[in-house]
Amino acid sequence: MRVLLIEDDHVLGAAIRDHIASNGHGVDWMQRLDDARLALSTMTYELVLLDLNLPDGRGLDLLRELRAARNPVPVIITTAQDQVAIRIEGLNSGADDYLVKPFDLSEMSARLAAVARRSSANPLPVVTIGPITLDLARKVAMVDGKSVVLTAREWVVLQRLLSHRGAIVTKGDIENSLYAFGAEVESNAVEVYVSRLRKKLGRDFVSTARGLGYQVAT
Amino acid sequence: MRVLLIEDDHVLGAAIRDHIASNGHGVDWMQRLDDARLALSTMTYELVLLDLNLPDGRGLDLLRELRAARNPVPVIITTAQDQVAIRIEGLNSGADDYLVKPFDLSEMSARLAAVARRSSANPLPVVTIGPITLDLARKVAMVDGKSVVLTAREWVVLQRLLSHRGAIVTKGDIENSLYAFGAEVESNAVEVYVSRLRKKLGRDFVSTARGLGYQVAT
DNA sequence: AGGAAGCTGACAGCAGCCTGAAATCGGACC
DNA sequence: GGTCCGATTTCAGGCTGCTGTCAGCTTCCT
Repeated sequence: MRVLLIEDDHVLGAAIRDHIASNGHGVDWMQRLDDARLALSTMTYELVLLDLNLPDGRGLDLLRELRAARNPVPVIITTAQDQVAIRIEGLNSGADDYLVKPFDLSEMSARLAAVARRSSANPLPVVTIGPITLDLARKVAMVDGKSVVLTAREWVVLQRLLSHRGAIVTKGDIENSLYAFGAEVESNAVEVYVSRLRKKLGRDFVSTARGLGYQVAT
Repeated sequence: MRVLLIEDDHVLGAAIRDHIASNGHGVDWMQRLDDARLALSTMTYELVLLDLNLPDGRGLDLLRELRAARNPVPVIITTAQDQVAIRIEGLNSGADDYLVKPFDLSEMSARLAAVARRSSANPLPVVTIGPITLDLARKVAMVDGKSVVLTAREWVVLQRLLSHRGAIVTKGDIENSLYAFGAEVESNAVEVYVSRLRKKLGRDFVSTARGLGYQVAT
């Protein structure tokens, strides 16, 4: 896997580069946004690790440019602890995940692997459960051959449940997927969405484990 | 996982407690250091979330006491935005991580999970005992290849028994896992749950050590 | 045998969940 | 900006089955 690292701090940058390289991946390390732009327009990367505090421009701009150009490369952003607002903005601008500085290098590796796996290795399969067919990539659902329209939030809940198919997923987990890093929701939103999914996909699609969470049968 | 939350702010405390609980963990919420001390000397926690701005003494003292007593329980401290010095002092005093107020609840969850994972190192294995398979993380149980549904409380008891597999676990221990500190139960609830587990998982799964407690064979 | 400890079926109560409906949000379009 | 409309979030009332309790029984030990 080839990773583009955009980080202006020399010490941290070198540490990250060495750590990723030691995991057997190729790393291009850019310290300025313009260099990164050039690299991105020349090469194809499977993952971008982007520091949002760069000296020569806002890293967010680069992210937005990528998404505006329909470049789907997975991007993980890094910010300082107290920059919650920037983090949220980053996720809304199309980042796939984030890391808060200072972070563990091993934790970073785990995130990298997770994001890469999520976006490339598994190209979101078509799932069939009884009479239900779900095309996660194309966001198309069918029940008994009839097309059913799901909303954005409903897909999020569904994806969370299916990514742990057979396991019991807690409401907190689902909530975290729904409201990644923005304002907290203080109501039974998850219950409502489960209810909607059941109405659309069938009552037995999701089972409730009282006090534990929800589960989609294997 | 059982978490001790030490936070004097009523609103924030309640919000944190509910959020952790919604992820399926047990939470004891103390608002004063003395209560927290008592709880820590009585129960075993897998994680402590400690506010450093408490009215009746410095939270740092509690942290130092814990480390002086060689208590390795992971501690995450929370401080206000501008208390950089205190934060550093906290980390030097043995804190595992810190959160800057105000923080996102979902971010807190992520930190909790990260710290807990880092310090436990064994991410809830799949246990096999004879014909029984228990997936603690996914909360899925099988007996002779057939799926068995366990309730929330039953998992708690099971987890307690398995975390000391081969050893004899006292009823008091199990009771402490089941019920929050202070909320005592006056009945044979533990016996009832052992009975229910036996009915679902098989009679010989748990053996009774009269006058001592219960035991799961190695 | 007698007593202490443990087991388990039954059941009321209530925490947790469901869901229809109302309020609010947010994007599209003029 | 203003208006519309569907999506999202909140709320409240109703329902369900988990939970704690107890009583009567069994098992173990002296």
